[in-house]
Amino acid sequence: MPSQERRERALAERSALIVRAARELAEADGWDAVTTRRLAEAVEYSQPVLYSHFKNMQAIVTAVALDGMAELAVVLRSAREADGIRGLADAYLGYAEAHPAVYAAIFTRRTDLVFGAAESPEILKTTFGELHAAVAPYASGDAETLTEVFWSAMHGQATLNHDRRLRPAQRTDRIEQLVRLVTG
Amino acid sequence: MPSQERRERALAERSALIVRAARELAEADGWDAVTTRRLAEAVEYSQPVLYSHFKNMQAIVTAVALDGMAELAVVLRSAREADGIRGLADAYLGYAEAHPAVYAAIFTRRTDLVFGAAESPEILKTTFGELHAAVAPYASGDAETLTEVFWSAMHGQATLNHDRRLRPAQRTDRIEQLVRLVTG
DNA sequence: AGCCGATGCTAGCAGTGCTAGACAATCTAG
DNA sequence: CTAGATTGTCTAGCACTGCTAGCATCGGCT
Repeated sequence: MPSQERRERALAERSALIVRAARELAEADGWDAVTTRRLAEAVEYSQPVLYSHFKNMQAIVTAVALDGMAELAVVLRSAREADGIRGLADAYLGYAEAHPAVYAAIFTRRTDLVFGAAESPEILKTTFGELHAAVAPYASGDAETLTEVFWSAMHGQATLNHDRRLRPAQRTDRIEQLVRLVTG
Repeated sequence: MPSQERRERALAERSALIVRAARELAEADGWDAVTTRRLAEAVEYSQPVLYSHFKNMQAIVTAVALDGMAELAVVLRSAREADGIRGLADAYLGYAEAHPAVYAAIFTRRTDLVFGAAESPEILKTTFGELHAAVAPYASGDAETLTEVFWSAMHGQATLNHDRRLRPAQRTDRIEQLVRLVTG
């Protein structure tokens, strides 16, 4: 019965549509604007349809986060291969700035994502691995911990940039200073 | 007419009561649990009373944030005077961990606080001044920017710690590594 | 004493996430 | 080709949110 497959394909496609719509809505008007009603309207279905695809609203945010994480991993990888840690830092903060809602979904909104554990999605480890690869050459002792320190430092700049709590004009200076601190 | 003064004193006291209750509720059950109804019940008044003291819920969060900011400034000052930048970093992350809701009110929740501008509350500048004083001795170039980099790095650790996205066991190692990066 | 403004209440609005239950469309089987 | 079961989708509604209009009541002032 190939009809079953067709139905499943249609469902998967609509799931993707929902995630895409959520992401676009969030980037356009912020996550507060992503309500079940508005999201349902965007995909031209009624609200309950969302719940046949996702357990709840948080699960939709998580889906956006996972998509974004994969995107970020690719961006970081090519930046690192081209420009080492300096390129990676620039790419990381560039991504956070270009896709603030996605970045928030990944790192600042409450999700059910579990970091740094066995059951973490593979993609989380991949992304962390990119950071690790960029930092490792400059680590004298524990490279894992230095990676966490470096990641935290970039994350801090990303969020404080976004909330307008740092001077915008010094943005690149801050990246440069951070990279210099790590590379010595 | 001294009755006016008495009334004003009573009002100010109740404002403080509301802020205190909001903080306690937030620390106990998280900011999501701080609703107007619950908060009103905690201070034993009806919801509309809150609005005669504060413009809206956000203003209450801001009040908690300003209180916390003053507290944090004091903590940072004595830690810095005793132990320099190492003591300050430890105190900063200690405060974020001991008072997560207050820290969130100050730095991660949307407030109407404006950082780094002329109209910023004096206390924000005071706190930033503490960081600056701790960092300045180790700055070769622009100390302001290095302060922002250092602050961001600590803020990143604070938030990622809180969201359980860093390995708990390495907490002190991360602080130590960060301080070493700055002090060279 | 009587007015009158300040104060705090009840009730209600529009919006939220989420769900129950009715209905329609589709597939399966005789 | 039709009857029945299954699947899909919708309307309506619940309990909650922040916030406000409008009424009662209580206090101080003349």
